[in-house]
Amino acid sequence: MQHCTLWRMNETLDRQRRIQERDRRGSRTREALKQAALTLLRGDKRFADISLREVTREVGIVPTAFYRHFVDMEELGLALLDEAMQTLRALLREARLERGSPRSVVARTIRALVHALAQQPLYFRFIVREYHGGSGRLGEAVRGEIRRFTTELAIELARFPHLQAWNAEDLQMLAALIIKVMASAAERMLDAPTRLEDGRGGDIGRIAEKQLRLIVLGTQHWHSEG
Amino acid sequence: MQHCTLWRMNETLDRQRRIQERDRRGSRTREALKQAALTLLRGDKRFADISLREVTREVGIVPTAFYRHFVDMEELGLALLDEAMQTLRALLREARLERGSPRSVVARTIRALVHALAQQPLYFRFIVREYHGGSGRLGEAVRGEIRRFTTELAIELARFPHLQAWNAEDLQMLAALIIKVMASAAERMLDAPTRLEDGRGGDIGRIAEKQLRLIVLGTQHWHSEG
DNA sequence: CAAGTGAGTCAACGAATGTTCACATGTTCG
DNA sequence: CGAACATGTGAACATTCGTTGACTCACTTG
Repeated sequence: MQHCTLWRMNETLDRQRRIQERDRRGSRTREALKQAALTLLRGDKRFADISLREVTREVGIVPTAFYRHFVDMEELGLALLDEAMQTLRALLREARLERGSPRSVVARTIRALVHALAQQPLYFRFIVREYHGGSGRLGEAVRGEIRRFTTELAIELARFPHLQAWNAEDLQMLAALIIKVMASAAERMLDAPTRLEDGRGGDIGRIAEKQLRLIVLGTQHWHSEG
Repeated sequence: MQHCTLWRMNETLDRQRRIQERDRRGSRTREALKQAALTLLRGDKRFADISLREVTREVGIVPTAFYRHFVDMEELGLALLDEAMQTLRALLREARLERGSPRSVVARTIRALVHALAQQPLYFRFIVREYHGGSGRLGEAVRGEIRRFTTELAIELARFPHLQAWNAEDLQMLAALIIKVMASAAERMLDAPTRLEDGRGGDIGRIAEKQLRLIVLGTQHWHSEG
């Protein structure tokens, strides 16, 4: 009870603070730090490979000033994860699975992926890199978010006619499989950004589309027990 | 012509040398260095995260002695990749796709994977970690090897009755999809080694098996053009 | 036996990193 | 106005790292 009230007080205080800080210098460099870290993920570096000093150098402040905004690089990473997940969920919303033949739904999904990758490549780079072998709390947080995301997709999938009789585990395994295909395609496209020019993702997009169609074909003949 | 003879001479010299060195101190510590590097991949480190000094410390020699055996850490990594790929190809041979119902072939494949992971976890860790976001020549080498490996699987798959009419691209995309499922299962099993105890890989193995069955189901209704 | 070589040691360097502490500057607000 | 606070600076620290060069020691081999 008391916990709850205190927590709410902190919550509202934080909000007021954020509103007040909106135009102040500090919040701007805080954003700049996040953006710089994101930018430094070009090349083949993971988040763990970029140093605190690199980030501050990119922003143009002295290393010690970093601590005015984040206690850790880890905290910066978690802040970045928040924003990245918003981008990812926006993709899920954009791909709206609702209507159309399976084939057209698949095609639309791939186009949505390519579009999202072209617009926000850095967030996706961040997630994909950190998902595989990301270390510490950040890595675990990313994998946890992806797990939640998979469950959300599974729930979304349950609305399809053929899939309404499926049990929970089978829906989960289907969602995981789909995400595997999408994530793998995203990973490869991000390493060869030429492929994002046409709307369909070039060879990589075409292969991923075929893989999804193959999977859809499988679902149409699958018997889910329970 | 002359190149060829010289090369052959070097080849045989190398062989004699290796035989001579087989019991000498140097070759033993060379092996020890590789083994140490492999061991240090426990935890969530990638190959790029372990330092030359760490490796030598693990072996019990002074850092400078490293250079007697490898010019670089990169060279050590490439040497490791060689051995790891042998292990991987052994897995493909062990899983012998030849006979049986699709369902039993899938089950056997998963069992082979679990078995291989239990016996050589470190090599698989090495490959999986380096495949995603491995940097420099080593990362590219790993991805190149996996690409070759995928093609080999595609050729193997072409021997199945249903798949003999498939064109090359479709076989390649199927092989890539299968490897994606296997690699993902391997990755997760390696992070939770409890799952290797029963022969089937626990939950992770069961999910992967379902995913493969779903894919096989798809192949049975797929129309490959050309 | 003497020369040569493979393997390892020791001391040292320059560079990069995370983190500390004390200090300067500007902004907010009672 | 003046105190409190937020933000940024500067110098300095202890680590860790890769790499160098000159050395010892043991062995093979002519």
